[in-house]
Amino acid sequence: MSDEPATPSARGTLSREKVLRAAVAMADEAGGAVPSTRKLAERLGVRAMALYHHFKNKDELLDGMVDLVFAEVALPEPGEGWREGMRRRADSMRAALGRHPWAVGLMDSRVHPGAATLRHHDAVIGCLRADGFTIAGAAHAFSLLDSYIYGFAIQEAALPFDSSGGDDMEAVAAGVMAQAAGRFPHLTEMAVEHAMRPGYAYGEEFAIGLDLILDGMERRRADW
Amino acid sequence: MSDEPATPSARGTLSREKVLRAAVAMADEAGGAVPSTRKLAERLGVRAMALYHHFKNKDELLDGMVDLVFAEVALPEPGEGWREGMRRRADSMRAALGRHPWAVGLMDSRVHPGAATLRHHDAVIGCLRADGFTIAGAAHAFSLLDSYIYGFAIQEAALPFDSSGGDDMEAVAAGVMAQAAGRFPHLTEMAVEHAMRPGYAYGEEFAIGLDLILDGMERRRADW
DNA sequence: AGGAAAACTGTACGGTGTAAAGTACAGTCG
DNA sequence: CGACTGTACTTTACACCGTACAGTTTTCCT
Repeated sequence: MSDEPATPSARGTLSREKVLRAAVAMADEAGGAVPSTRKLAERLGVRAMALYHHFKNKDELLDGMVDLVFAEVALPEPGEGWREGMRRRADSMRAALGRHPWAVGLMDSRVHPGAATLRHHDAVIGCLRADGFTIAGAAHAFSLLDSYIYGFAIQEAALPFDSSGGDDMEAVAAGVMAQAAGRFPHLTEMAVEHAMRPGYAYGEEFAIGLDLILDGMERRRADW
Repeated sequence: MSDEPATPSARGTLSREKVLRAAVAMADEAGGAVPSTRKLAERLGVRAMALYHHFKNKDELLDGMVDLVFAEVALPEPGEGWREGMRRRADSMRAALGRHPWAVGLMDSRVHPGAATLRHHDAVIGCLRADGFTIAGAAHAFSLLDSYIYGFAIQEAALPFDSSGGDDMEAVAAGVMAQAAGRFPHLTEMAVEHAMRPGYAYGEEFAIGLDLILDGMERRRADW
């Protein structure tokens, strides 16, 4: 049972890329959690320690996984104006983080950006510079946009209910509201008269905030 | 050795609050990591399982720790205008996340906001509403500001060097730049001609982005 | 005084990442 | 061709993790 890797040699079954793809697939399936080395190895028909021939340690594997997510993000296209470019990559980045929610929790501990990550950053900065942003201005814009995108992903992940809309409010949220009812009037008001209304989906806030930021960038482009 | 809790009874040595304070202190000391139940218990002169009389599981303890961080954040004051209120709480929140960097990585998995967190949210929304923001407008503003604050904290945590300024670029960053040199010209340009310059500190980007956001909010306040 | 509830301890289980050493195959060189 | 070497995998083992479950006290309420 499950001793698939008891075959004398599983040589050649592994490679950095194969491992990373399997790890990402498993993390996606599990929802928010990265697989353990043993589970990942089992899926690959191999023993856990085999992974360590391709990755120095688990952290390096996580770096690779995050880089794979960055590789999915649509970069601004050459001819494209900065505003459309920024919007497109922002939407694309958010979508990628939506497909791979486990990446959000990893971002704050990834100190070693991979090749796709660097290429992504380079393309974003290049797009801004090509449209007249100064170096400092591009740095401001980049910091602001990325902060917003990652932060929004965090908030979406931390919502006690699904952000895609619908009235499927969980028991969790119900409990929160129960204790909040009398003591936090503004929060309660916003919840019952706005957020819990049928048509509301938190996800739509993303575009609204993004527009404000892009407008502000447009206005400051010259001074920055 | 370390059998402090071998005393027949350690009754009364624990309480929710004492445990949480110790846990926060240990996490702060460790830098970016939450203590294990055993280590935390040892510090409190108690065995690990004693913690489970005050917290259902570790997740609940983490919820409490994050709530303690929110409790440190300065709320907008009653008489204060929305702009100063928002700026003050943003700066204060960023400072709190700087003091407790482990909280950043926890935020995306905290689905159960505590009392301090709810009070914080309520105060922020209240401040906006008091200055004429509609419910929807306050929701937009809240989402945007919080996303920016959390996202900025993520980015600061993920920097391969200290964001407080100074030329203490690490070997990590050096390695990154080495491979980036030829392939990512815009990134390289920004790094060598801007970010690595003596006077630059990434942390200062926070205020710049925040100003842009507050300006945009001001402009939209009526329409939202 | 007695019994229940509360707050702690002991032990154990199944999981984690990974160090260290062993084994088998592939390729190169004399 | 055969030995040598390096590579890719396995085995075993360790320390640590969260926590279920079953005591053991101590305290408090009748």
